[in-house]
Amino acid sequence: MTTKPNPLGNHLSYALAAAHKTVAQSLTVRLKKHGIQIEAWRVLECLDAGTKLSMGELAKRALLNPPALSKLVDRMVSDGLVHRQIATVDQRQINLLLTNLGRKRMLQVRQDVEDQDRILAGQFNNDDGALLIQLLSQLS
Amino acid sequence: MTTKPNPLGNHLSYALAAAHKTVAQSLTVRLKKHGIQIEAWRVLECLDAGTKLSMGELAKRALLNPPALSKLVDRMVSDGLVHRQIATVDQRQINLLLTNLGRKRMLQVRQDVEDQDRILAGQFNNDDGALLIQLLSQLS
DNA sequence: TGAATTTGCTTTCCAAGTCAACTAAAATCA
DNA sequence: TGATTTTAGTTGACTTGGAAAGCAAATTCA
Repeated sequence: MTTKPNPLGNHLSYALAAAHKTVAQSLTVRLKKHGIQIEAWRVLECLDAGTKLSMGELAKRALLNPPALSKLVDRMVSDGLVHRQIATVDQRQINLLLTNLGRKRMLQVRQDVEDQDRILAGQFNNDDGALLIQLLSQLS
Repeated sequence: MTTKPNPLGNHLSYALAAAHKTVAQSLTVRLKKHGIQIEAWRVLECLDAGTKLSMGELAKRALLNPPALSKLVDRMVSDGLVHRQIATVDQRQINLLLTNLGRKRMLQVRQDVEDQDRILAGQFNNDDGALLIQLLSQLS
């Protein structure tokens, strides 16, 4: 419950940055014990949901620019979480796939993320948490 | 109005990251023509509001870690926007002050930021924009 | 068909952030 | 008072991210 009486607070961009920073920091702490980064978690989740995602599609969903994704995937490959597979239809495309370890790690991490989500939702009255998500999605 | 039908959308951390990315990107574009960074703008605004802010206090308000602020201030000093002044009470503390150029720049940038704020607010019904800010501030 | 353009992804180079170590001033206290 | 601890800020080594260039496969079209 830190006080933040500064005039920037009325700017949406500031309020967003502040909230994002707080949430991302605490999530980072949680994920640290799995040796994983928030962005890597998003990649794992996306791969679990959609089958055979290309790098381009994945970049959009995981909120990363192509070069950032490319480098992240390099690291995840060497960590044995995912592997690249050249698409058959289009030889330029890469289909990224979870390894068994990747899927296992994803399931473990998901627990922690859901814990955090519950804690965050608990900070709001009624279903203001859902309302917040709904409002946020109008911006993206 | 991009569709985003992925299951991550229900996670608050994801919704926040997505919204933050969108808003920060468009703000970055706006600020580029002033040759300034979002974080630098926050610093300028903080300095305008509070008189004689120390680095520590400023770091909190501008949402930066001390080392990041220190380096940002180095750049802002060489751009002639701010200057450091050793505090008299405590010789370890630095009071950061706006230069005339810094104040001028801040006022120019403020216009653009407020334009963007109006546009963002316009994307919501009634005063859902204010509601969003209010909900976000519960997280910080 | 084959030259030109577009597309998908990666690489390179540089800017910026983090963590941990460091310096120096202030505060504590024996 | 003088030794010890705490606090404020910076620095350095390392990691990560972004813009633009690069490469190769696919597409366009003359």
